[in-house]
Amino acid sequence: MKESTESLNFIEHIIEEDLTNGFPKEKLCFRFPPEPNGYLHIGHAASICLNFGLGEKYGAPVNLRFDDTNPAKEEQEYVDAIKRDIAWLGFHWAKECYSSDYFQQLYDWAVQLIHQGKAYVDQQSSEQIAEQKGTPTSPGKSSPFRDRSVAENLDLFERMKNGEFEPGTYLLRAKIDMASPNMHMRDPILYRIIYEHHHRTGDTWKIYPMYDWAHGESDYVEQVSHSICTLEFKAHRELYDWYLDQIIDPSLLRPKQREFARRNLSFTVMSKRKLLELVQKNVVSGWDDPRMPTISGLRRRGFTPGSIRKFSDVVGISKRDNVTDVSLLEFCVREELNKSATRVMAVLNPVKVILLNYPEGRVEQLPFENNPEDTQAGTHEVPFSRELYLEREDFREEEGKNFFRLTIGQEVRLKSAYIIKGEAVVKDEQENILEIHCSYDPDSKSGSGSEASKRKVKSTVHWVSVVHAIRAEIREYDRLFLEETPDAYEEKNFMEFINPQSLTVIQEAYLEPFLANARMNQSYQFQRLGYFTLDSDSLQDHLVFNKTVGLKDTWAKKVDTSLSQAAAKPVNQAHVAQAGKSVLNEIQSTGKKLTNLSGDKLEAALNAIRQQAEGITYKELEPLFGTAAKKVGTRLAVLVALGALLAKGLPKNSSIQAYIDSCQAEESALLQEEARKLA
RNA sequence: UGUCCGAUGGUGUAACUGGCAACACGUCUGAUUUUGGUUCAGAAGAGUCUAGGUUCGAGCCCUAGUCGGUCAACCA
Repeated sequence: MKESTESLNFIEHIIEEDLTNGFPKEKLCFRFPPEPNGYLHIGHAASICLNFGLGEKYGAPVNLRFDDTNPAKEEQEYVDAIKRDIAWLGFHWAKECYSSDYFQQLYDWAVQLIHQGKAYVDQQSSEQIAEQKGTPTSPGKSSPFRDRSVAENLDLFERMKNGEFEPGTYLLRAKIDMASPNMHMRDPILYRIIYEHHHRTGDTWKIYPMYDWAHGESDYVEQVSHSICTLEFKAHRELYDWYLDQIIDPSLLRPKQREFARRNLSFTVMSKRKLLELVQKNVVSGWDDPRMPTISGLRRRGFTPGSIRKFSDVVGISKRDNVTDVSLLEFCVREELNKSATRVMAVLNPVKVILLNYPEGRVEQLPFENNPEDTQAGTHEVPFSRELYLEREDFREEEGKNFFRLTIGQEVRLKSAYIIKGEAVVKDEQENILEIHCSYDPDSKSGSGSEASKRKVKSTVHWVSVVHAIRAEIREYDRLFLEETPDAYEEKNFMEFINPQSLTVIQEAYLEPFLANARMNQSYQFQRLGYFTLDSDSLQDHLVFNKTVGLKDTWAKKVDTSLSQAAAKPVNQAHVAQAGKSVLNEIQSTGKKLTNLSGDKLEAALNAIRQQAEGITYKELEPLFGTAAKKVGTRLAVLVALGALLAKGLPKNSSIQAYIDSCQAEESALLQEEARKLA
């Protein structure tokens, strides 16, 4: 009953409707049907979470079915990888099925189709067939072999099966409608001859069913109630239903195909073909490279099953094109790891600090909280001594207004240890800092309860004792592409957008000794840096850690924006790329966002509008003078465009003056200002 | 020129039979904090692609447009 108040996605609405129309709940059945020709990626995760999620919600079985109808592309290796990935995500399939399990049944049904005069053997070349097929706007023509006798078809088909013909010479086609507006209905191919070893059926078959013929019928054999696939199969639905009509027993369940939009992630690509290209051209080290959007890549990078499921959940599904921001995925993994990751200290970019007043040779074992989010997590010991490594960025010689960290004269707390103060810097001839000399306050020990220990300092930094530090290789990852949608450009190949700096390797980072016992598949929060996990490349004496994701870093953001103002990207770039959109629409849509911008981005947007105004006439612009007063952004855009036209010599008429006046009377300061310039 | 699908804050999704446009991320404040993390409190940001129509009332229904995507593999 609670369900009725939850918001449902459109697939759930369809199911609920079927249920209220009398479909028995116990007959609900779903399936996830990958082709074993590559590794699963985050896009597949959407489908997996959808189907298995539906199974969990309705208590219905979900089959894992390998769509293995093309032996030229499929391999056992992929079958194994797919099973491992789904299991890792935490889902359990009811039955493990293969389309190839139904090859005999499919063949028998095909023979039945021939008997009914609904299928025929064609023997033209693929070029001839393609030509006869017509185009979406013009009807196709019939094959000269379309009206063979049943007997002849039967004989030919049998001989195709027996391997009497070479690949490419004969085909079995369904006889439907060469003039159908739906290209898929123009006598689609049922069977082709392939001489390849199949990973399960070996060499027993010489003919293989096409996707459309195998898929719906497989759903039917398994009695799948709702066959959910991506939108590009929408046009196949008519054929899916036609094939079902030919063989269905009305006393059995009739599967129903429904489609949802494929998920895209920003700054990556999602097609198997493109991911394969990245692997083959050695842009990445393999399918499980931590930069890949594959499940295995994400796993190796340190993402958890829970974070991926949460992501799928929170993104949801619909039927419109989408590009989900990776920051949402990152949020999901941070949220989980914050609760579960053990806190440790590691210094990635070290600078040596010497505590002048700390006794030489002395070592203290200090307790370090494993996880402040979990009071049960306990502590582990961290060795402290006279010489320490600190992060180079945590020190500046001179104080800055917003720089809270160590400087000469400014105190910081060493996490779980003492408060120290910068005293002097030792440099080489090139002015490089070799070491920092500090003094420590012996009374300020963490947890000692002393007055000094309670003293407030601006910042707390992480550290590692030099003599106790263990060394490790650290791999940090950035987005694989520099462009949000690398494959959205017709005139450019996605490979052009590859980020040459997507991998940063730190050969020698310094870790607290506790990490010598780090375990695989365990996440650690390197204090103040981010979440890290052991990579499979690790050896006994050479640890390798992958950075899963950084901590949210408002400090870095501050530094970044003040530093790289000039790099501000024109905000409307994506829209400019949308060819065909009129310039006026362009200005309007840029304008819509204006009120949401500030600083450089606003300036960039305004400039973009001024530039776009070159492409319009006053006649086009004038109707927009009537824009509602509340649409501040649009009014501003119109005003700016108008300004550009006036600058070019457009004479001011009364309606222009009226518009400027009305803008000056607006509440928006920005609008007033622009209007004043033109008044 | 066809076909089918789609269009809701910057992003991704909600909004039941037509009834106050909601949630999450992101952004910005402030508080807390031995992580510039977390947590907490708050804010800004959307006339729901456009123009008409029906209606007491439209994101939702109707009409016409605009824009985006799908469809012409012996792939799936």
